[in-house]
Amino acid sequence: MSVTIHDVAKAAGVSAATVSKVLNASSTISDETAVRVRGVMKELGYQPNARARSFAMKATKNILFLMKMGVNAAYERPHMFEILSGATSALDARGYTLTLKPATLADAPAFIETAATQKLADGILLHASVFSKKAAQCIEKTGIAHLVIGQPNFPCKICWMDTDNNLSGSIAARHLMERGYKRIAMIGGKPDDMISWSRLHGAREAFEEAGVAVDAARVKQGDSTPQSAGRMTRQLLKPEPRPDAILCANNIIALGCLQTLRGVKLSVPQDVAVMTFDSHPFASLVDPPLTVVDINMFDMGFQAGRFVLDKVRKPKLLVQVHTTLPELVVREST
Amino acid sequence: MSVTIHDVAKAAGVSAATVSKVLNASSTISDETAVRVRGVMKELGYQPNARARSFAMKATKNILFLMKMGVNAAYERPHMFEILSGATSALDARGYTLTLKPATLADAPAFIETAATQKLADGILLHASVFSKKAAQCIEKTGIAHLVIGQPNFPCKICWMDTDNNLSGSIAARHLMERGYKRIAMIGGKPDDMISWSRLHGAREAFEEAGVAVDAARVKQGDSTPQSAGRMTRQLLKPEPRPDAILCANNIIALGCLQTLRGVKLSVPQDVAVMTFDSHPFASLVDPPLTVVDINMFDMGFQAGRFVLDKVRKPKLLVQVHTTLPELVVREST
DNA sequence: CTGAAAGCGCTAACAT
DNA sequence: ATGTTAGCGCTTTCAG
Repeated sequence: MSVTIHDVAKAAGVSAATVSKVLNASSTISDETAVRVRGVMKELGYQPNARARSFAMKATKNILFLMKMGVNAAYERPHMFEILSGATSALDARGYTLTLKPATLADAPAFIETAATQKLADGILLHASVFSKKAAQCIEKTGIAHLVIGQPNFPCKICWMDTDNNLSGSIAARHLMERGYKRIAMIGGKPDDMISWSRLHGAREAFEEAGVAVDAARVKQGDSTPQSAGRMTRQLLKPEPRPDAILCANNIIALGCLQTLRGVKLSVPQDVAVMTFDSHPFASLVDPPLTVVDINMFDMGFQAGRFVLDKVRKPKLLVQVHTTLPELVVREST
Repeated sequence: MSVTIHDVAKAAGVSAATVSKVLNASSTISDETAVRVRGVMKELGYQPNARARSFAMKATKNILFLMKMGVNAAYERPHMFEILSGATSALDARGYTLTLKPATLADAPAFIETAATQKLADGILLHASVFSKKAAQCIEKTGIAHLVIGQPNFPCKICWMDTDNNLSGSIAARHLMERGYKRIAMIGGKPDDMISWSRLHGAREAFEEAGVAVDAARVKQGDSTPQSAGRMTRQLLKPEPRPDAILCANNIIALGCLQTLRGVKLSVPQDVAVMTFDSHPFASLVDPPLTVVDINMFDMGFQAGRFVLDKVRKPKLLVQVHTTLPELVVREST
């Protein structure tokens, strides 16, 4: 059996309550005994039993992270894991742990409920991809401390945070205008890809505000594969005059675009500039390295970690913010 | 206050002990009362308090996962996260949770000790990159159920699992020979990159066994950046006759190689074949898509999850295995 | 087959 | 400033 609080108490000639108090840095303990007790703890190699503590205190010092997880998730959605890293770091720094729970849109609500009633964690962090109206109801009903990472696509009283994709788009637009590009084209992802949509929407607004017209015929939507991006690029190139800059909604689209451009012997950025969003997986590795508007996903996760902790301290807090500013990274494609 | 075991007991007209027994599917309970009690549990919406349970049972149903985590980790080491996904899935399927702990080579031993004495988890999973002799000592001393993911670079009695990189290399070699390539070149990573080393070593052995000589002048070592891979490629191309196949130790090297080949107007695979390992981040997206020997990292993680659970059941088990067979994926670069 | 009783190791009033 | 006393909610002998 390992050494308990009573062993320490006995060895130090005090009561268990006293030991508990020095453990929790209570102010009502004399320096003298505190030092002595701490000495005995060292000597005996005493380590408080985390399970007993969390039971007695009704606090786990643990946060649950709900996200989709499956084969290839780390390759296809590295951002999610970067966010996870950030959140874990933030929690770790404040003495909290993070436990992972694979979830889907369908089973997340049930799990939120379980987490709350079984008191598995002091709070939950969940990615927007597993968040639904039902999940929102569970959160409200149980009153569990929470934060959704990614803006919900319906209005609610739930706490969330997200980066501002509209802003990212406008930053991209401004850069393109500064460089003097006039005939702007865009390639987006699927219609229901909100991120893609917001980025291009933000860009279009910025262009319009500045009086630079974006020809609707130069705005294409594919399905975020290199193949489809290649097709869109070829369509974009046909009518004269061809665009002098193509803004791609994400890395994969940009890759297909770049390959097609190379295939028709157009050089980047001399003949056509290419710009996109995010630094990963390969914006910096392709040839030429791509100019992007990047988001620090680790930082987003880190902030998410701090926000849930704020929520566990102040349950009434309502956080709905755009955070983690996008950042322009100029490389060689513009 | 939420509903406890006593509320259920009272409502069902039995003792708390009985409720506990139906909860744990004890065989000494009559079907009749079991059904009745379960009915009451449903009715009252009873959910056992996980904290109280783990305290009473001295078991957390939780496994700790120690790994390096920092900015860009998800982008630079996606494999680790894919393994994490697999492990989480395996544990989740068996009713265990996975808690993440950011660690370094230096602080891992201390944390292993804490985890064991504070009983934070029933077992630990740790990535080889945070495993050291000191960590091995802590594990042996505390006797905690564990599994190291990745073969330690020193002999020890610790449990580990890994994929067989030598075997991967030999599979690559066999494919290249089958395709009839004769003048084989190789580009490896840094000298201390064991994975790179094993892959190329395994390939070389397979070539030698088959009587295909690999000219030492055609084996280069860089530092796993596209730039260095580019330089190596140019060196490889200079002496006549030039190689007809280049085996790259990883994706990044292959990318640099490919870009350089394109730069000097050599076409792949007509002029030179290129082959590498792993499907990610971009082996399938570049032009031409690369033939690779791939490893299913999710599966590795999944197996790792099962192994630790085996260890928590049978602490004396010694697992040291090469698992998760490499798989040849032929695409267009060979 | 069921229940009473005794903890698991720690914290938190409340006395002193 | 310290100790006493009661639990936290569940499991687990051990009787009956």
